[in-house]
Amino acid sequence: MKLDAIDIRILDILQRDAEQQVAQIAEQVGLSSTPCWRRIQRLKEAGVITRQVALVDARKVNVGVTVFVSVRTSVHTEAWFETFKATVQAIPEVVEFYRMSGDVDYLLRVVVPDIAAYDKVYKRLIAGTQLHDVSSSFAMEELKLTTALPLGYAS
Amino acid sequence: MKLDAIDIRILDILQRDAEQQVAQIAEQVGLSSTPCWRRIQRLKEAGVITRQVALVDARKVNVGVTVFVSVRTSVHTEAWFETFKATVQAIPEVVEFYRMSGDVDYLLRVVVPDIAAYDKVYKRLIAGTQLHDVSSSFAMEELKLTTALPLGYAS
DNA sequence: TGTGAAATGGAGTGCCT
DNA sequence: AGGCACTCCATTTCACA
Repeated sequence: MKLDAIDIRILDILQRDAEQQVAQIAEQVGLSSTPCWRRIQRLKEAGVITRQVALVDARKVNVGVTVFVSVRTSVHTEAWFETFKATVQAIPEVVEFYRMSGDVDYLLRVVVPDIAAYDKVYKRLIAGTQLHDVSSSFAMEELKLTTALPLGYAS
Repeated sequence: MKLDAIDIRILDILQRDAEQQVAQIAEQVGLSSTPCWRRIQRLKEAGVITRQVALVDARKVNVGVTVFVSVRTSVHTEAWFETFKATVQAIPEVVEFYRMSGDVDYLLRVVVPDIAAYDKVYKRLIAGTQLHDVSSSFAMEELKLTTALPLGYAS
């Protein structure tokens, strides 16, 4: 889908605050409500906007601790991968999960209340499949965490 | 703030899809619209729900490449940290930024269109402050990425 | 594509239980 | 705390440029 400058401005507004009403957004981008509304619909239909969610304060729901888990494996079969993928995706504490290039095979971001809770997740992780090496790093401070993507490359 | 089982169910619904109307959520949690609406307001006022945002498809805005950047530093002064923090936070391609325990001092998640674009971000990063070691790992596949926090620890 | 007005339907309010 | 009835206003639709 082709995105013009106004679409990008609309996206930028919505990915920071989706509660604003259409008329307010329209004003900011110099449009009246209807065309602005049509553009938003178009962005949703095209899948540029995938969905709209409420962001929850991690500490207020008692998951203030973030752990990054690096996983190395020795097995490299398709069947192993499918099992591992399903195991990890089913763990709600895992909020990010990537297959990586380089010396680490997989990287996970896990959120938990404390180290004891992390240990349970860790055990669930290694119980599912055979892993060669698992290394955990704890985040001491969250300096930036945003769902707003940079829009400067869009076209 | 104390969260009961109904609050948690409401949070769980909203952090997956905030576009549902109050009446629909109310039905799912076995309440009528008004008390459900009041609970949602209370969750917002208490800061449990921080905000509501539109999620954008990274590939559709041309930032389909994710890079994790591990930073080690030799300088450990407060002034250095403040400069570094401000430099990194100002880079829109950096969507996550943590101070870590262990051998890596900082971890960044960066989203860019391609490796060439990453190189520019990398240069911007090292131009800002003195860094001892910067190591980049590319994500080959995004297996899970969610803004929905696990709600099993909330109370 | 954009504008303006009209209709629709959900959010927000007050009051009662 | 929850439910019901009502008001109000933003969203959505429609006719037109």
